[in-house]
Amino acid sequence: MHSSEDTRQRLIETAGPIFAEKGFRATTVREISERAEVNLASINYHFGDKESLYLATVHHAGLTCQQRIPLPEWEPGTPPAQKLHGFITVFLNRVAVDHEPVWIGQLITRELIYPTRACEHFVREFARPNFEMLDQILCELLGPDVPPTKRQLVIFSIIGQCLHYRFCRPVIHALLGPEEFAKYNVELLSNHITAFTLAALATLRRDERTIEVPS
Amino acid sequence: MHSSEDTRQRLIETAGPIFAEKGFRATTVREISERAEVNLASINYHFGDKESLYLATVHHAGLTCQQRIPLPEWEPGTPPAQKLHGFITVFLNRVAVDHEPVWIGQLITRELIYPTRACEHFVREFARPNFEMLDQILCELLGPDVPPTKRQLVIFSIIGQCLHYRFCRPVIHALLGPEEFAKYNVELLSNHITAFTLAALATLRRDERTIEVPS
DNA sequence: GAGTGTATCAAACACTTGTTTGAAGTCAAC
DNA sequence: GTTGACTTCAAACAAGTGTTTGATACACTC
Repeated sequence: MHSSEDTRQRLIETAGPIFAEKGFRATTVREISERAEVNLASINYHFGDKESLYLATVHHAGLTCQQRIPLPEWEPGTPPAQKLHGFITVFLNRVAVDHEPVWIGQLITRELIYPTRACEHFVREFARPNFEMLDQILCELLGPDVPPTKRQLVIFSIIGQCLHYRFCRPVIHALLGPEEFAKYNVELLSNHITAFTLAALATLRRDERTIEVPS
Repeated sequence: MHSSEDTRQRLIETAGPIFAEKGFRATTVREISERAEVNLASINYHFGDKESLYLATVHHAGLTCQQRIPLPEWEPGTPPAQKLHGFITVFLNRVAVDHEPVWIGQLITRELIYPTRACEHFVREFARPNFEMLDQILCELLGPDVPPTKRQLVIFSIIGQCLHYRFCRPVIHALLGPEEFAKYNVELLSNHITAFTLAALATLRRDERTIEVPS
């Protein structure tokens, strides 16, 4: 007889990759219990039902993600451009590229696109902190005069660029071919997205000023 | 007795929204046949099996999308910045926002993220033409000296910004609240993404030149 | 060592799934 | 009117689904 916690943990870590690959619906409790080498009834015994196991798995994914790749903390006085680069690198590592364990990023993005009942918890614990950290960085970059609506659009432009390499990974692979695709590591993408964004902000900030203080 | 083509068409148009909302696996042939008001066996009779109906639905979605919102054609001499704005507007209308009929964009993006056997056809007929049109516009915008790898990254930055409003729609809604979210129409998004991209390209082009022709 | 709470196990259960079947209906051609 | 090809229909089928059950095995307490 094993401890209850052992079996729970083994079920979660076995179910994670399967849920991430196939989604909740297409995953069967039989496959999970066989791969975890536990009895079929264990899932219901320890979690109640399949959905509760799924929610526990998503929760575990979020926690593990934040532990393994924490949001950076900066010394006071760190230039905001450097902060932006740090944030984008962390974000790409977290969800956009295949960081070990692979399934965590996959499961999180699955929840992003087709939210289940885990959604509220997810926005609160995951999306919102990222959103606000980016907003803070943009405040420093753009100054206080830029309206919040504009900052929001810029935030989504940044996140959108990062997530694209997760969502459309199969299509990108098909478009570029395997050898070109292999070059796309975190560093390359992070440098590009940071440079692209900073370049855009530089021009936007200049335009913003010319609008506010016309010639 | 109805004509064979009538029933086929009705099945496709009924199945489309359901597949788009729930995905292939979670959609049942019983729901489709009931909503289409045809007999349960009709799906197998007319399409062979459920998967063939799905493939036909995806195919129909792609065709409808290209017919209703065709890629723009421009007079010779049209400034590339204007082309870029036109392209982004079309792309947002096609997949990113809820253009009627809603399910077409949803189904297409579903296929983008979790490609099924319809994927190859999809890249060839849909993704590749968009990719090459954007590449052409960027050639005009950036000049011939910018390496293809750089153009690819810019393309993905543009597409990523657009698709984000489709993929992360629920999260964006949760982050902003309904009243702020309601402001996000195609025009606003298209203007922002175009301005953001052109601003970035302006700076990148300048840097590219300074690197190539140092002081 | 009997008793107790807990975890595991094989088997069965109730239900849903996609698919098949054979009869019945429908329309056009002859 | 009969034939024949095509379509629809209700019913059944076989396989797979999540869940429940009652028995069994284990570790610990008294």
